[in-house]
Amino acid sequence: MSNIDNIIQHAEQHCKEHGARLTVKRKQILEQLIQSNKALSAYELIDIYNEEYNEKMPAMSVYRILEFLEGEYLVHKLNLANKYVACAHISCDHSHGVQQFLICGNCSKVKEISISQSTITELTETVTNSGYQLISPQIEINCLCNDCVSIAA
Amino acid sequence: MSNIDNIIQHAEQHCKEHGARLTVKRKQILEQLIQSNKALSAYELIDIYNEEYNEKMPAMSVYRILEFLEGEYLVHKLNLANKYVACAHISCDHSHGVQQFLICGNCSKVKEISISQSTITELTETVTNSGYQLISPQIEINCLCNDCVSIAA
DNA sequence: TTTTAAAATGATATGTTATATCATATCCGA
DNA sequence: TCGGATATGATATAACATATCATTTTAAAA
Repeated sequence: MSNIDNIIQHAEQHCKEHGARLTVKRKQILEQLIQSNKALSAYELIDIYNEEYNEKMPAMSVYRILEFLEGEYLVHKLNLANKYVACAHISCDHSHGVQQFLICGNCSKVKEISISQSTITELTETVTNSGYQLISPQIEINCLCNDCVSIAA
Repeated sequence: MSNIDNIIQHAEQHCKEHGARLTVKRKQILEQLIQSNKALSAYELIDIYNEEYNEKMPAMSVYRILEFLEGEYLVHKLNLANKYVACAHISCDHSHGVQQFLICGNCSKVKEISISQSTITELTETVTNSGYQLISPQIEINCLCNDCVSIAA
């Protein structure tokens, strides 16, 4: 079984466990995101989907499907880039505490990283001391991946 | 002299020093941003401007003006919110090393904070070890300000 | 198995953010 | 005051996103 099939199977299992429906379209969109291996805008996703399945997916549908997938923690929205990326931890025990994303500003490759607990704690304290409350501690950082740095150099 | 006038004077001085032109429109837009005391979208800024000066500022002009002000470090673009905020340090010695912003998701109030050098260093190392390069270490965090938390509660 | 209500998707319109491009106006040094 | 550089205006359109109502599909009750 391919790695992608394996991930999809985990996603199906994950949804089944609490009665969420991973419908055909939702699965197809998730597959496209996993296969692309980078962050895609909703409209890029539509183009890829339409090309692959020779259809005309309405923008509204993709946004709804992305919203569903986000709710299931299978996809993350990257607000910095206005793009969407498959969760890197669908197949493993994913606890989804604090997420940090490095986004390549050139090729949209995304890495989901972990920042040490001490850093998170310090950040949270700084925020609290500044009179704010963290809502979602999702941190997104605009970077260049090493590949794109090499090409630019 | 009002505090705003004082800030504007610093901005003029700052531009003068390296031959940048803080024209009337640019100054007016900067003033509006400072007065509002929060992050505004380009179109919100246009509405406020048009109301104040009874004009019809084209969107294109505002975007160009914002681009100029960003280049002068007088305004920051908050990519998470697609909004623009006046730099909090126009009047002081502002070195503009690393910037961190807390953005209230409800009222758009923004606080420019400082994270300790050790945290920044650790973050930079984590990024480098992950195969990415930090471009601009501007960090933006979606929060709620305490005022909005109180109201919601 | 048929009915029915909920959930998902489609279709259409429109709102919001941003940029491309060419024309016109303003500024400032030669 | 001429002429090029800089700034702004006007118009069109791209890119991202949501509101709303219609239709289809699903799954469970009757």
